[in-house]
Amino acid sequence: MPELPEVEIVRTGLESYLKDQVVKKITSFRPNLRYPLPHFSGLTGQRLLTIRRRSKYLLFEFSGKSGESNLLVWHLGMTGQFHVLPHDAQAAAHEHVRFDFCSGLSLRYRDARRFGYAGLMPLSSWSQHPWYLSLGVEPLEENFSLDSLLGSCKGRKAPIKTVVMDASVVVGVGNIYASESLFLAGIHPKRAAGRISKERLAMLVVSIKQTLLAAIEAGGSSISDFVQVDGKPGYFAHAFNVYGRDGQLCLRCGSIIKRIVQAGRSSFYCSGCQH
DNA sequence: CTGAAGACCTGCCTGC
DNA sequence: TGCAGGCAGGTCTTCA
Repeated sequence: MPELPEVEIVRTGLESYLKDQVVKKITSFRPNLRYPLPHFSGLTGQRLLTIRRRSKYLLFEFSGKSGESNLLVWHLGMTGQFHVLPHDAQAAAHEHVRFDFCSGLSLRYRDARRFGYAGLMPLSSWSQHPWYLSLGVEPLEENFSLDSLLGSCKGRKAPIKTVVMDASVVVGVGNIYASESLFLAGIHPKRAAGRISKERLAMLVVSIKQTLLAAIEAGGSSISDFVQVDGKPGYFAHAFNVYGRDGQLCLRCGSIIKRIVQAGRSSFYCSGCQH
């Protein structure tokens, strides 16, 4: 479901409803998602201080007990959703965890495919955690730049699409926004990363930042099951130039949009604009 | 080391 | 109508 813009939309939505709320009870309805779920009982009585984001991880910081905050780290996988509802709202299909807050609000986690996962740790452990250590730069920060991308592409024969989706290079760029960014930069998804000029890589850096920011502005992309925490859809899908448009005409040059498979994922590109 | 392919899961859409 | 096959926003493991 979610790439960086969708996770960011979820983060701001959750924070607006749940910041400073105190946990009454957390219940999990199964022992695991992708990995075993942590034991949530220690969070009872703690206050939710902030919700941050790193890559596609949501980071819930709770007040803790003995001075140090607890960090709940949550990845939505492909189909994970958080919804804020009243306590007495009925559980939907595939609801796996519920957080009841003292205010009467209830945070529900639903995930049909169960590719999502979560971990609970002292705040200070996060920066040593394997999930954290494997992450590359944030695309919307200044350290994602021509220099950083140039360094990651140098000598690599892998197609640029898979390099851009590699979270150890730059985080948060998933299958949709990789295709959309490459379209804006005019680069063919199969082009070997190490054989793209500096000028064109500079375009790509700008395109990635623009694409992600525009998607956040639009409230994320709703293809089939992304919804915001209040159940409203995102609208960026209406602005796709290539994703899901194979067989249709390019809005810029009129050529046919094509679909190919790379590393097991669909890539969409304009046969006229991208080379 | 690199890159490709398979695996994890369920639901939905298409075509026969 | 029913059913098989393909496809889906992510990431980890395995294999060549």
